[in-house]
Amino acid sequence: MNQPAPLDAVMRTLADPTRRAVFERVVGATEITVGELTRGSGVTQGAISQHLKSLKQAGLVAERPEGRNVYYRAESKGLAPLVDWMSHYGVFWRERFDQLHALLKEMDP
Amino acid sequence: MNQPAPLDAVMRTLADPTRRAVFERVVGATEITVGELTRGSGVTQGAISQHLKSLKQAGLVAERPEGRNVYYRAESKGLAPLVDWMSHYGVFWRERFDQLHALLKEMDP
DNA sequence: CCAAAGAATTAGTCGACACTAATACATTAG
DNA sequence: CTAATGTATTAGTGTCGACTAATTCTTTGG
Repeated sequence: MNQPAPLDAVMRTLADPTRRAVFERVVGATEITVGELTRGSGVTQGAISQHLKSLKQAGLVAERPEGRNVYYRAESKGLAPLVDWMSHYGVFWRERFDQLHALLKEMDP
Repeated sequence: MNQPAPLDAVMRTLADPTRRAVFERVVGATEITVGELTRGSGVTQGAISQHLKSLKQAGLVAERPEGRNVYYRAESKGLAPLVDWMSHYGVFWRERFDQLHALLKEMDP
């Protein structure tokens, strides 16, 4: 009766503006460290770490530790639950999403 | 520096599972009353009214009062901010969303 | 006209969570 | 080795919001 639960995590995680901004910066960069993300974020390094933890648990980002730095990158399929949900409840976009999905299935082996 | 604000409202509104479920039921039905939505929702009529208020303010639903009933329906362009955001930050889906956007522009006069 | 039904609003409660400050842990530089 | 740097974690605080119970308002049925 419910969606996979992943959707819940994705929605809840992206609902917070600060955390969404972090995600957007991660997406914008190929790879980015916690320190860089902290700069100009307006919040503490600890807060950024916590947000990254949430994003990771939601499957939206992945990490690559290197020395004393940790590089974060966007998880390519992280938004899939959201895409799936929109394909079901997108109203107005639904038929078009369905067409898109069919199209993507062909394009993606 | 920020996204249109509407995105914030849409995200925050759809983040709550109960409210999202309400939205899904509204989408599923052509039109539906508060009473029907309350039935089987697990929460009070007052709570449903509050959720509908949020959904309305986020531009996700519209109302049509008729007698002592109020019929709610999905607002077709309500999810547009979310679609736009995903077209920017959808990673992996981005190119495909861009194609979709171009496609929609043609289809929609 | 009165009672009942449908919906919105209010005040109040409780839990979730975003944040800070402080600390702990690991790694690199000198 | 020692100090400094980068990140994660912890406890504690304050705010926000989801919910209920109760009330109000409107409309309809008898």
